[in-house]
Amino acid sequence: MDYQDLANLVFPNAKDISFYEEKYKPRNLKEGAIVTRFAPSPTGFVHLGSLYQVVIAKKLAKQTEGVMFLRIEDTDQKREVENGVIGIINSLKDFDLSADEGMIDEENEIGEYGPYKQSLRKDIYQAYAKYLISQGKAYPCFCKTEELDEMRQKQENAKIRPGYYGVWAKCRNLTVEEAAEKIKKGESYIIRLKSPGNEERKIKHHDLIKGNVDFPENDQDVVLIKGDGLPTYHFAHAVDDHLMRTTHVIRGDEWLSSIPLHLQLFQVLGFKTPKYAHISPIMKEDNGGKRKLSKRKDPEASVSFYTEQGIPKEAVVEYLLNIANSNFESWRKANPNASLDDFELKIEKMSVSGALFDIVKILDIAKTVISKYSAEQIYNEALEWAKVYDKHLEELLQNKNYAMQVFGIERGNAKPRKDIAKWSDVYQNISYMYDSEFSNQKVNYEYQKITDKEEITKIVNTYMNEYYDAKDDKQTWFNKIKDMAEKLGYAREVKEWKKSPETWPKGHVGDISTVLRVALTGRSNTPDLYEIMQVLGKETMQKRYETAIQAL
RNA sequence: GGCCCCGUGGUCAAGCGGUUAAGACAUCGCCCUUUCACGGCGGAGACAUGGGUUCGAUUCCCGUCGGGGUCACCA
Repeated sequence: MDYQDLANLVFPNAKDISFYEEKYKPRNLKEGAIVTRFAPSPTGFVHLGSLYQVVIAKKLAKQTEGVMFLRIEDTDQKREVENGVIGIINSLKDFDLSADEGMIDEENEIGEYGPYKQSLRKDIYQAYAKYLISQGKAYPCFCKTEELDEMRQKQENAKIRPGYYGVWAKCRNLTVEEAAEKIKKGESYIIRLKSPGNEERKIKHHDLIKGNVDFPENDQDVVLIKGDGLPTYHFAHAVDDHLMRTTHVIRGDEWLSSIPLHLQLFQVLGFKTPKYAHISPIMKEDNGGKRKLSKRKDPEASVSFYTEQGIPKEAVVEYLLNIANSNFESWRKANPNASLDDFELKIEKMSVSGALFDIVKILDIAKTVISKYSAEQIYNEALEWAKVYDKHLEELLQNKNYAMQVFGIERGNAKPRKDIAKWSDVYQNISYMYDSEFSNQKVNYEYQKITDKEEITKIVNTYMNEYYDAKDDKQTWFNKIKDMAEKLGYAREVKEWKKSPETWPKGHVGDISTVLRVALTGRSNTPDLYEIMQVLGKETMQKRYETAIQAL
């Protein structure tokens, strides 16, 4: 009996690997095209760090005319979550980062290199495992979990390196006959790699991000196929990324330390190794220290946070690009309106250390992004957001014409406002422009410098009766306010007043404007008063001024 | 604990043996301005630490300290 017999005994039905090598031909892409992937477990949850990887992966693929595919790594049934795949797909879609091939919903997929769901690739992994057994490079292991635990305990007590290797790898030295007999007896087993490595030797690895890194060789006889017949991550990675013709593996740097194993697996299987780029995680400040953004503790760790808050997807992507390549910012400054596709991402320029997540920065980017939107874009996006997260706002926005006027205030000019960072800010931002809201809000009129009730009444009435004219353009509108200021005994110009405040003890135009602004909107800080008056219209103005006076 | 990675202002970061050590966000002040926002100008603020190597180290080497990752039939 030889290795081949053993292999046949273990996987009697597995195909020869030549079948798969033939079936999944090298991709016909242009020279230098990058084939990469996003390979999450189907938990439905997409971490900001994963999105970061996707941004990089997708960008690299796109700019080299390559492919970015989505592979679902569901080899651990314990982690399975219902509708986990669709959750991931939708999250990618939310950020315009959908994969070029792979799963497109729970059941279906596109692309020639599938199945893209690992649980459906069982026979493929087994074929390669069988191949390794037949070569004497892998073997069945009959050790029980308890034995393994006991062994680890012993190793720990003796302060020696834990693991299944060297003399500790009991089943490694079983003869083919012994193994065959155990199998025939019905003993349960798993498949392990017969590692050719030696701890004393070093291997060199060049990582696209981390640079040159030396490791001791792997000498652990790691598990390839688990008791349930499914592969471990490591084995699946080697088989899948070979067969799917991945050129670049872009993943979190928690994988860096498995590089010796992965390289060994590729070597043992006779595969060409892909290039690796290990991305540093996005961290968070946690009393003085740094830690990875945590799914449990930090709401901002989940990408759904951004969609829920209504932070525009471009802002999130820009922020991520910003962390990835620091020259992004200067590129953006030079090309304020260019498409993100025009930015060339350089993987070598990525930072080796993990960045601390900065919500303030992302919000700043969001403000800038939104400030470039037209009123219509704002309307559309805010409405879309409101439809799912804020029914009340959705109702308010039903009158598109009016909403467009509101959003149009101080927009579209050279210095657009930057006061909306996320769609969840919108209500707060515009509610006073709606009578239905304004009349229900408890308004606290703060007139600032002018406090005398009669004076306030006088200013408001004089303005409405003698000066206001809806047909005025902005310049005449403001001139009239100045005229009125003068007539009422205030300084016409703030500058003049500043030069000699004693000449105008009552104050200046600004103080009058404040009265008109506060009485009208209930707020002391608003965008341009003229535009607000234009949008509100005379009738509403009259009504609001009356209530303001009554409230004195 | 073993192995591996990292360490420039509060944060993200340029820098590649000789620099007044960029820039962005945040912060402070001034200007612009009818308020706010925007914008403009300016300020404060950094090479973790100790040894080498060198004419010269933020930059190269070693140690220390600090942070992170990894050591599963999880990915």
